[in-house]
Amino acid sequence: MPELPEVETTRLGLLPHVRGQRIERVTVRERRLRWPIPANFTDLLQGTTVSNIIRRGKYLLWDCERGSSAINHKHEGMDSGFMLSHLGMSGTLRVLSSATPVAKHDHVDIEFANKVLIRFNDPRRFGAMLWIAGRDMVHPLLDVLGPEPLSEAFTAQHLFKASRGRSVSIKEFIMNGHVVVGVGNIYAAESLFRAGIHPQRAAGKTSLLRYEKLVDAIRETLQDALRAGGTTLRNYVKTDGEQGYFQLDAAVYGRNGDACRICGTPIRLMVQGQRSTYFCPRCQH
DNA sequence: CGAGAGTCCTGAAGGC
DNA sequence: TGCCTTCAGGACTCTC
Repeated sequence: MPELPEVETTRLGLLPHVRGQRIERVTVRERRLRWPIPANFTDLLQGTTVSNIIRRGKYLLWDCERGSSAINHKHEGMDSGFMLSHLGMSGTLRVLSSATPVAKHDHVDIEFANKVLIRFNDPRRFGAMLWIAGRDMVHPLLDVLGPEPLSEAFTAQHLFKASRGRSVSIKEFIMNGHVVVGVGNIYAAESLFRAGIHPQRAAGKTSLLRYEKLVDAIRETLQDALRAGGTTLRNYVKTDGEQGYFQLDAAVYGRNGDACRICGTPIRLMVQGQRSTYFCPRCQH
């Protein structure tokens, strides 16, 4: 269940192994992900050099450059572009060595000139691997995204203005990627608790002052998780991606019936927008 | 346009 | 022990 901190940690774990490396071979065993992997995906990627990996929300954008000399005739006419990957619910991208045996749900392999193997495993297949042609990173999935929560563009003013006239609950509002990216179910609940805001409060009737608290809370919550994720980076090559949420010490998530750490009131569970929400009925208004 | 439900998928967990 | 049902969850896509 990767959210922004997990995706960013994945990016940082991958980067030193693939940056500046040429893709020698791509193997697709299962194309049926969130959307089908394009038929020419293998040809598009092979022979390119990954110059960087950029994160946008929970998407990773692999900058794949193709030299103009067109040494490989098979790929003549093909251009540079970005490989877009998303981990979905259950996806992992691991750094392995070439000969690692294939396991269940190992859908895609990307092998580099330095013998590094990046392997995408995704049991639930909610993840994605797509291609964005050209140098401009223009894609319908990216064009609609809200600001990065850790950027200066993410402000209380932005949330306040975007929420006017909206009747959705504040929790569903901040989980909407068009409003702000990277805030999933767990971090939404944790952030609202930290800000003292009831998850059912109407987004459109939430004051600027509350949004100021919420912006701070989201930043702090994500940064705490990123810090915890940093500790898993050291042995990233060995990790199987199952380390979960960095042993995040959740204040409310998954703690239904347990005592609130602030006031002792039992944490409550409810369903909002087909998602479970945990909150403290006394601390959050 | 916004709100709300539906959809994809597998593995884990719960009931009997 | 084992089968069956339910649920979880990101985020697009559909319907109204």
